[in-house]
Amino acid sequence: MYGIIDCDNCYVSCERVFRPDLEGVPVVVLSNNDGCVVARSNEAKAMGIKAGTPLYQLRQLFPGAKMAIFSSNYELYGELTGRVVSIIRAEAPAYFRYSIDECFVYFQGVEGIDLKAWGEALHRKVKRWVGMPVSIGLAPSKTLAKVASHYAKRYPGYHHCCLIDTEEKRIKALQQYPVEEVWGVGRRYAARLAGYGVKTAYDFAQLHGDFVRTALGNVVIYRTWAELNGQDCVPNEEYAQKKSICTSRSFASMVPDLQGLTTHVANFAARCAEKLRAQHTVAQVVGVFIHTNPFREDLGQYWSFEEEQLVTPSNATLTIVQAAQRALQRIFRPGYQYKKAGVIVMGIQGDTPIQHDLFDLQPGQYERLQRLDQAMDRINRLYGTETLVLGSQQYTPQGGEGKAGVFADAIRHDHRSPNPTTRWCDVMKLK
DNA sequence: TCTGGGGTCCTAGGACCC
DNA sequence: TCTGGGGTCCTAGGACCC
Repeated sequence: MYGIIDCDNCYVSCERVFRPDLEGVPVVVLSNNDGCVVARSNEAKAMGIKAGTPLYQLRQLFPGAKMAIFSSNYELYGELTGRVVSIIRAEAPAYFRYSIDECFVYFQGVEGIDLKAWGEALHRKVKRWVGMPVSIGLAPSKTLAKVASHYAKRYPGYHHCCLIDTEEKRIKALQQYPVEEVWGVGRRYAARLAGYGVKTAYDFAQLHGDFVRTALGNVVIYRTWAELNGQDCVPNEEYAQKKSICTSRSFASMVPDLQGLTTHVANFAARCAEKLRAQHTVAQVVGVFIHTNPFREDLGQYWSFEEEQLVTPSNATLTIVQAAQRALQRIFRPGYQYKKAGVIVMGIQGDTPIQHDLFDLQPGQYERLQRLDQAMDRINRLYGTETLVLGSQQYTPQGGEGKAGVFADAIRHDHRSPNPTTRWCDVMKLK
């Protein structure tokens, strides 16, 4: 049996942990740069606010509406969801984290657990210890567990935990479940399935397996079909190590000059290096992309990507930043208004041992950079992200003190909440 | 004026090897 | 006239997820 535990309206629930006055009030959380709605409370959903609505449209569509609006605050969300995972780790025989707000658990070879009671108890503990509401779906496959979790969220009678453990419950659950909501069935497949008269998850599960395999022509969708029929097919991903890492942002205002872009790219590259070190890996390739604002059809458009191979794979901030800046110089074209840039690191491998290049001209350099990064990571962990950065990450001051970092003012976050769990100074900001 | 930021996997086709 | 059988690697495009 599998369980999926996911945080209800995750980002909204994180914001409410330190703002209990917002219980029962419509709350939305915005994407980076305060672009569009990415999370909604149940009250906001009931008002008809759609996911993905741009902020300026939200204000046009719901003028004067009473609602709380937050910029996204991933530092806070990462911390609180990490606490949820630490409880799951203690309560489940085996688990793996699937996303920021979801965790799978499994009970292979475990006998005699009352799963329904287990799930209900987990909900209570997480709510009490972290303040986060979670829902638990339990079933013989991960896809069915996802279906169960949907019912756990919607019907209070389930006490936040729904268990599908009989054929009768499976059929009943699938018959009331639209096929496009099934995990693994996106818009494209849903449209094709509709052409065959398939409306519910049950209709889909009732198709012949050979037909799914040949007419839809893909082993992935076939696996989803088999999972709905109770077979366990989707592999567990216990030790997932990212194969590529990307840090990119849109800017509050457009950036025309190489100097401005260079600072942004330095910050994105530095974040990529940090993420590489956090998962104990190095990268062989550093890529950079820049583009103009596609919504501004009145302006000239330009998009480009360039990558650079490192002589020796690395996770050193200085090395990754310098490679990214060289790549940027090759693609930068003057005369455009740039709206977004990003850094991608690829060719990722474990950091022990590293295969050094035979003709590396600076032997010993790697170890020195490693010690530098270890010291910087430690300081930033103790005193807050981006307390200490490279000079190239510092934005040029304009009549004031220059700021640095991915979270500097160049990226809009007008409604950001404090970080009382990771920054001492923010404890004072609590209401 | 204002429109996000991450990821994964599969398949087909081309180029190449013996 | 008749022209095999077995691979690998890379890339682009398409689909999905949160």
